[in-house]
Amino acid sequence: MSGLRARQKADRHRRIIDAAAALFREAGYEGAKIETIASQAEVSIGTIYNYYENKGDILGAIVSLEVNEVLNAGRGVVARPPANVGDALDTLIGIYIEHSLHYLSKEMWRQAMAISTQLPDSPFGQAYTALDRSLTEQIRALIARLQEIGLVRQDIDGAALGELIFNNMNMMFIEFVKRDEARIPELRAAIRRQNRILVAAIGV
Amino acid sequence: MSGLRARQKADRHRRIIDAAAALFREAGYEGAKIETIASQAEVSIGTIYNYYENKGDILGAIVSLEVNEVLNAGRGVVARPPANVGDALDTLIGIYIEHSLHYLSKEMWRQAMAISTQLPDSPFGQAYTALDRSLTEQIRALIARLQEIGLVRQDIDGAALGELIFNNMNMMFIEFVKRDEARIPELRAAIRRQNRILVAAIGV
DNA sequence: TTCTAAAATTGAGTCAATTCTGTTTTTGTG
DNA sequence: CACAAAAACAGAATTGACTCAATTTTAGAA
Repeated sequence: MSGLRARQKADRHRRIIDAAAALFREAGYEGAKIETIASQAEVSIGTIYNYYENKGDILGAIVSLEVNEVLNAGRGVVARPPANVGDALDTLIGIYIEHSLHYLSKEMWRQAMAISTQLPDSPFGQAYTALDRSLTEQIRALIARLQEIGLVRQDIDGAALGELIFNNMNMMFIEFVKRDEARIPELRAAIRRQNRILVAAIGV
Repeated sequence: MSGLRARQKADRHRRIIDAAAALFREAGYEGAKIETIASQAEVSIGTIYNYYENKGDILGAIVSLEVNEVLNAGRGVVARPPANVGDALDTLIGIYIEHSLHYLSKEMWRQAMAISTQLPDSPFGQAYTALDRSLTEQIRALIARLQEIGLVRQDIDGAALGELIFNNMNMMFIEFVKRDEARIPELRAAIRRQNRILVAAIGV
């Protein structure tokens, strides 16, 4: 159909997200009042709550956009990984990390992470968990690819290894967004150092 | 010294923590109103905010008690670890996990974790990060001990390895508290499976 | 075109954390 | 034993996320 109603709906969704994204960046998540988002988006407070269950869900929609972009960028690495286990991991993780602050500030990440553990059953909580799983899957896929190529031993438990690498990276990223003064190069170096132990263990 | 004022202060701290701990368990963190905590503790709302910066800090004080107990229990394992790398790690991690739900419900953990990423600079945020660091340190200490005994290769980067193991465990624990139906034995088994990769890599 | 049910919108009202401003209590000094 | 300054307390007022009952808009059948 794509009737008037559907078009208006899509349009309002976009207006709300645009207004919220701008405000979150400007004033921070806490600083952005729903009332202000509503007036910027030219809808009422009630309408916002008709579209999103709560303030966190609005942030969630923005986070999803970002992570999906990152997942997309990662596909290229999985398809054609560098011919060296350490570099392959570093390249994929590098893509995740370098993209991470493109649309989202550290404060927005902190809030998003907090909400996803606070309300794991809310729409956003579930979506966030699913995104984490997708990232884990992608790391697993990279390992499987490296096993195919013959760079990683066949007898390695790829599923467990993928989780281990993702979990470590994710935790490091959490600590990274918690400290405003933390810098990306140091984060990447620390993760490389940790992965070196694994790389030594799994290479042919 | 130890004047009236100091004694009253300590007493009020205790009353507030006791009241809050009981209420958090009973009604959940969200369900516990500051007003109720105040009346249970026989102080006013204002006094609570004189003692704690916000509701999260009250929970934080309770979490600290719990984690310090866990750290204490862990010391025994570090001092006399099982004579096998896999078992040693499993025993230490087992202590952490088995203790974890003693005083705190999953919901309380979720809130505590959320607050610590949301407000990393609040008193509790900093305390929580310090507790994580202490746990990481303890795992590192175990590894160092195993290196001494000769169960772990000397050329292993113990610092990086400790972080890797802690980060993975912590992330698994986060996912565990996010799902009410998740069970401790499965959690431990999953972590063992992940650590197996490492154990194979670092044993002599 | 008209009419009705369903869907969407609205914003004043509710609720609970946090703040703020006086008041009371404690301490130490003359 | 006063008394003044400092510390702690009290609870009313503020604030901002979220709810809900009333109103408006759309879809589509007659």
